[in-house]
Amino acid sequence: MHQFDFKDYLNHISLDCVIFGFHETRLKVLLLQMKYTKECALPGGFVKNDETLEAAAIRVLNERTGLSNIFLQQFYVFSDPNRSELNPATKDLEKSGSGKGLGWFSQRFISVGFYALVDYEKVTPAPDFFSDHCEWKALEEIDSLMMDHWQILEKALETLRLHLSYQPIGYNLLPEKFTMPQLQKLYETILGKKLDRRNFQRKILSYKILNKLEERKTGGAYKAPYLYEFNVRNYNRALKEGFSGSW
Amino acid sequence: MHQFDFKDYLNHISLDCVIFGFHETRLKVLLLQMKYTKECALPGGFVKNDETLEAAAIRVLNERTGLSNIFLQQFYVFSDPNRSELNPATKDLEKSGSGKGLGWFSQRFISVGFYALVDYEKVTPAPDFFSDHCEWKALEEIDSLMMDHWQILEKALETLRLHLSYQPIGYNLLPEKFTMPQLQKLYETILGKKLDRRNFQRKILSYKILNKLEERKTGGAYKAPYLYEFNVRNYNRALKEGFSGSW
DNA sequence: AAATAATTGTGTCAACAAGACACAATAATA
DNA sequence: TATTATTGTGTCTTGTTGACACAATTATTT
Repeated sequence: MHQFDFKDYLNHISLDCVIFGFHETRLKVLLLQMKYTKECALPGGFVKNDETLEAAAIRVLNERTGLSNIFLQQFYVFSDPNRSELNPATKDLEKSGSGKGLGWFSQRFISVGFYALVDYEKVTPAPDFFSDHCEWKALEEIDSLMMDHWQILEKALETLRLHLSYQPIGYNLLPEKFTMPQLQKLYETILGKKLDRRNFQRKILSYKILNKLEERKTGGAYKAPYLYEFNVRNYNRALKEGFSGSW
Repeated sequence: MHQFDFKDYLNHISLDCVIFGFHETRLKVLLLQMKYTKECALPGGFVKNDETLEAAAIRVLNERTGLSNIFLQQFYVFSDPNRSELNPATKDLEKSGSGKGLGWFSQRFISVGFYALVDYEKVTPAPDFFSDHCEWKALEEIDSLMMDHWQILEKALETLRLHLSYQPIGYNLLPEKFTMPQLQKLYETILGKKLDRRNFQRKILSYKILNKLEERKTGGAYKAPYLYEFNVRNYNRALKEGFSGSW
């Protein structure tokens, strides 16, 4: 974004990323805080003349998190003609003196929403040109988002919940090795409801996407739970073929 | 499309519609045949400066089918930078003499895919500016489509199958009154596999989205099947809330 | 060292859903 | 009137989901 040249980017098209992480039993989202208006925003970006949407999303994801190889998925296109009207980026540009590009940023944008699932621990949040902070926020902590970003976030969450019922989730969202309770809490957090421990285990194991490891995960004031890892081969097959059941 | 003025439309953004109809136990798609190259294409269009994507899609749908009030749903965005390269519309423009707008049509387009479900009988197919035919084709009859339209069609079908497992389908795709075997054949056609008659009936009835009517549907050389209609109230509720099971 | 607190590992039973399957009834046609 | 095609309907089996309890283990407290 440093050497941003409008001519390198397509007009009217943007993308916004809902980056989900999981930390301390809470689902978090990576948010930016705008420099001048101090509003919160989803990380977003634009599409270069010679780039797919996905490549642009990967680029944005990489800039904000430091990660490559991120699981991401487009989920909806937001095209209300008035959605760009209140774009604080333009205010930021005004106040920053450098009025350059003001016209470009105040054009109408149709935005493609992506959601991404990342390992919270591995992310190094980095703000973009318009923002001075980039940080994780638990869903409950978010009070307001700029433009239609709240709507985008809700749609992302809805889609994620839906996907949960026909494909595996967790790889890229949990550390390499994890415990069954951890995985369960991830599911509970995404779904927003409690699940029975034994039934959850039975069901998730029936998918054959987990490898059980030797005990460990010592440290808690309780019986040491087994560690698991994803069986990448089966996991990817399940991603393609999908399950059927629902939670 | 007659008084098409580029200035009224957003650059770089297009949409393509996969319009599904159901006729004689086959799933059909409404296709255009290009005037000059004779290639087949999905109906598509562009987005006016002051229009949502959905409004643009409704406009296109209405122009091609004569229908308003169509069930439609965006399902994916196709953004390969090279996808527009072989756009036959430009060839059509060249050959038509009127080279006007050639530059505009040969720009890169990112296309949002919509699928629509319509009542086959109610459609009056109408070609657009670039095409000389607009007609239904059964999926098996389609041999080739221009650009990436085959990919778009496949993705639409995949999405439709997925949606089938968590929401009701059939309203807008069947006539007002229909028989259980008709509905079942619709499901079988979309899913591409046979279903057990009795189990299908049990399951679909359990959703409470059908009203059973008095006998009739005479005409076949066999026992007259009951007619059903959708219970619009419950149908719409189910659309929102979704089912869980799978077929 | 022993008791305590927290949390894990595991299995059964009941309720429900899904899959397999067969025969009587009826509308048109021969 | 018999035939043909197809509908309407119900049961049994099998698999899946949901509810539920107790013994084992780890760190912490006493």
